[in-house]
Amino acid sequence: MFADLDRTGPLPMYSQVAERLEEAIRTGVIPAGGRIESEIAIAERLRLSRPTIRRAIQDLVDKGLLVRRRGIGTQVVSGRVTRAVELTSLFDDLDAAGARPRTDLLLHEAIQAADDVAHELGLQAGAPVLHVRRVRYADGAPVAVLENWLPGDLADLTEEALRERGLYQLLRARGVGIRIAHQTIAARGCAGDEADLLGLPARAPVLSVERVTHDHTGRTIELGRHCYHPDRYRFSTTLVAR
Amino acid sequence: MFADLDRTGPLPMYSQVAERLEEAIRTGVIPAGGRIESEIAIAERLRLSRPTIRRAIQDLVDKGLLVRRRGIGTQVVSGRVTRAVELTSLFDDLDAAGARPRTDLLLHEAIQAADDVAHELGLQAGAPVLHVRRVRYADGAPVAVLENWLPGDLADLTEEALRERGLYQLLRARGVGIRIAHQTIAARGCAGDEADLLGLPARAPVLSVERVTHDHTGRTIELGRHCYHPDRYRFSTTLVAR
DNA sequence: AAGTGGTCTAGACCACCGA
DNA sequence: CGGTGGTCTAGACCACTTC
Repeated sequence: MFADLDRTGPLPMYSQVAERLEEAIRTGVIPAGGRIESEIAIAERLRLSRPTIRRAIQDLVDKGLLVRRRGIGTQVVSGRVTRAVELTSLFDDLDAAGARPRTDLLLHEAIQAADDVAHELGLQAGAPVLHVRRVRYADGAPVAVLENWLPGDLADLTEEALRERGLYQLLRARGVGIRIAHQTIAARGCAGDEADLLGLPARAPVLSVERVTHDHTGRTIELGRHCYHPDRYRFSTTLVAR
Repeated sequence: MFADLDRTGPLPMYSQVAERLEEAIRTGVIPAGGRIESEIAIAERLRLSRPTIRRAIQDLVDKGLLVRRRGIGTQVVSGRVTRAVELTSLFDDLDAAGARPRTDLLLHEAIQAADDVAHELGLQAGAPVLHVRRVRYADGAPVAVLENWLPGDLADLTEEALRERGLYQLLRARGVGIRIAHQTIAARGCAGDEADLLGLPARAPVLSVERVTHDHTGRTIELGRHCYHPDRYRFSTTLVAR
């Protein structure tokens, strides 16, 4: 199970150990409800220190795959194991699922930020921002209407680029990595042209998300107000009490 | 800022340090975008070890309050700081917000689990389960329709108890602590009597959540299928890339 | 009593950044 | 170059559970 650990490469040992453990859990080598070895036993076997093994195990606890009890040991959570939500983009998710994402660009304008947008982005009202509105399709069917605002200094994203790639991909290529997202998820009825764009009846329910993202410096990168087709998108999370 | 650390009490030092730091961030003592001291400096000042301080800081990074960069330092995330989602119950949340929660019990029956319910709970089809259906009010206004299934050995929750307290409170009093929740959030139109119960027009949009929870042993405790009034409930999360 | 995880220490070396 | 965070070590003591 712990064969082929690379002790000199760039990948930290704790991350390699966590990877192997997760693999063993997902493939059923360690069954649901089963106990893993104690951290001391693993540490000795792999000739690694206990804190290193602890870190690997703790990462999987945070992912909701393991539970630990003092005096007892560490067990695999029973029930089917779901993959935890990562901070990924819709475009990449669809792409990875083989769903052939496509984007219609409805709007691409440099404007002055309205009060609410400026507030969310941490700018002065009236500051220059880029406003884009897109429809995202998967396998030809509309999945979401995506409306975004970005600070003026990120406003050089071209219309062509936005038609071909996801927003986060473009930002990443510019050296802007998304690190933190605060989002609020709600339900509401379609408004304006949303029903038409998503192929839904008027006032049909949609999943609505407002998201503010920050990069690795803590700077606000983007405000997104999105609505999703109720049958083609849902949101999964794993919550773990610490 | 770090006055009154209790060095002998039951509360771990890293948690006390994290608490003080979070307080300083939320009250603006350390402003958005501002840098905190290096972990070594804090460790020396508090006469604690570096790993202890690291753990405190890392907890706040995981909460989305701080960002760290090698060679630079640790900064407060800019923009308004939102409170991260905890694994809490609706009842407790409403109570804490001073919203005077109230519960109507619509259904309380011991039944045999249907296939889908049994599967989610990790039981055999036909196994005995407790099925409850409730309407939760805040300040007299309906917020959610809550439908839950629990394994048979947790089925001794009385109707009276369920009218007076939240489900998680009752489970906790029985020594069952919720530790992990997997949930899926979606939007849909009201079905059946939901519109009536929530005071909404027929087929109005609702936020729909399916949640499976596990206790500290990894055992499946509860399946919940809930729908929420779209104007009275929304869902906030913070995602942090690691 | 023995074994588990929870906390904490006092170092070490490294990669990365800015001056 | 010095300072920062990222990783890792080899111990220690404790609380809790099971036997």
